[in-house]
Amino acid sequence: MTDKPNAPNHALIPFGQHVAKLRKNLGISQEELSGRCGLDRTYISGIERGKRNLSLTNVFKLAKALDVPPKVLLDYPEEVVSHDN
Amino acid sequence: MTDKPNAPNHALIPFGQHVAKLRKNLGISQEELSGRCGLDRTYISGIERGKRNLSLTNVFKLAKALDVPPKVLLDYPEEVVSHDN
DNA sequence: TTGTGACTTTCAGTCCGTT
DNA sequence: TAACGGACTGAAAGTCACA
Repeated sequence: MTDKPNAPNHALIPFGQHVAKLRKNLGISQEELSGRCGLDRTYISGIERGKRNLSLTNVFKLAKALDVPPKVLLDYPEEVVSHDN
Repeated sequence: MTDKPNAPNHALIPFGQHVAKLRKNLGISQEELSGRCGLDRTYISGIERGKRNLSLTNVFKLAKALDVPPKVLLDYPEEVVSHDN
């Protein structure tokens, strides 16, 4: 980890946003997703906010729970989408 | 981690094989790849053999070093390719 | 329904080496 | 050139109480 120690890694934020989007597409809550992939609800929350640098196996679990192939989880524009403007 | 504790995660093996393939496509050694992404030589070796459960940020580093978008690193057939038959 | 800080345990990741 | 092992440090995993 050569990145800033205290800051959440910038690369994790768009990933988390993408996860949140896929989850909402399914119309399920973080808790429902949590149940589906066996990861803690608060852990899911951390992922969606880009606070967690999850490992590959958890990416796979998440992909399965979201019913998409793993590569779809990494298939999003590189830029961070702020709120609107 | 609900997986078997001692066994290397089966899902990591095809991933590692894919990494090795992409690396060889570039015609570079593990050590050269190591230098490009800043990860240890022995760690790269472990990844390619499916022994390592790397984190997302390292997936990104690897993708950059291999000069492919991150999603390509997860874009391979789900089945493990044994040797031939 | 989700965000958050704090916490302990487990393992990611590095560095030394040998085969 | 790569597989593999041991020992070590810091970060991810996983959970909790509470806002």
